[in-house]
Amino acid sequence: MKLATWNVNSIRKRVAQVRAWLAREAPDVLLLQELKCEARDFPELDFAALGYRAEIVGQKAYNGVAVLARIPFEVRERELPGLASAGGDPLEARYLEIAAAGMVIGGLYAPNGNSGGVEGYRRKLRWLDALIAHGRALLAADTPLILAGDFNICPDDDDLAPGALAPDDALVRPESRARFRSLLWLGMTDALRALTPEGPLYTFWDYQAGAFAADRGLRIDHVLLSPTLAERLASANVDRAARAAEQPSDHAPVSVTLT
DNA sequence: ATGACCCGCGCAGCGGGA
Repeated sequence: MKLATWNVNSIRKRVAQVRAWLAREAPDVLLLQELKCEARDFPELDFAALGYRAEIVGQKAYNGVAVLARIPFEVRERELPGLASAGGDPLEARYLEIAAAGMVIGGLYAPNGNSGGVEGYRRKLRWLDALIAHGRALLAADTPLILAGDFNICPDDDDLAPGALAPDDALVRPESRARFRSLLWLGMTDALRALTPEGPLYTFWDYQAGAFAADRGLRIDHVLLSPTLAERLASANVDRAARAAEQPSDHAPVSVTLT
């Protein structure tokens, strides 16, 4: 079982790259973020030709998440449960949850939290709180669970190049990092860190100022595994080659394989 | 060489990204 997550920064701009990556890597499931289009504009047929069925939660210009899978699956949720009652905005296309291969897989795009001032940051934290509550409920029922996507959190200092972000950036603020730790304390395993416990590990490099060439990156795309799935973890990789391609997304794909 | 990102939207330049 191979699962990957990729923030593509506009799916319509990235069809060729995603197609090439699917052909080369052949994941069973690929979670996509930042589609930046409505579902009807998602280039579904380009991926169907490679054997992938798509489910899309889209919105005009911003956000947007999708699943591409070549194994059977069914959709469980098209928005983050509990978010509306927690004061969040469920109209933002940020969560899509499926059941596949005996697992529940939540593909997510958490709010960045740097725009919209104090309220924008609060919205980010509320969104993450709803994710934690949802994860807690699933784990309480012993559901084999993967939560993966763009969390917009650098969990630790090894997860960003020195000086890549201001100390008060929403991606590294203590409240954001505490939310990530809460997910781990539920019993989830950070797949990349489980296999590379220390040292720099990045999944995003800014387009500006030669950040990729200088390896000034951030690790904000994560794959979290519930206990029984963590025991099956065989590999976890960041595909930097995809970031080095022509007209790349600013994020690289992250993939894991489970035995 | 005195500036150096990339999206969508929509046709200028702005908001958002991270």
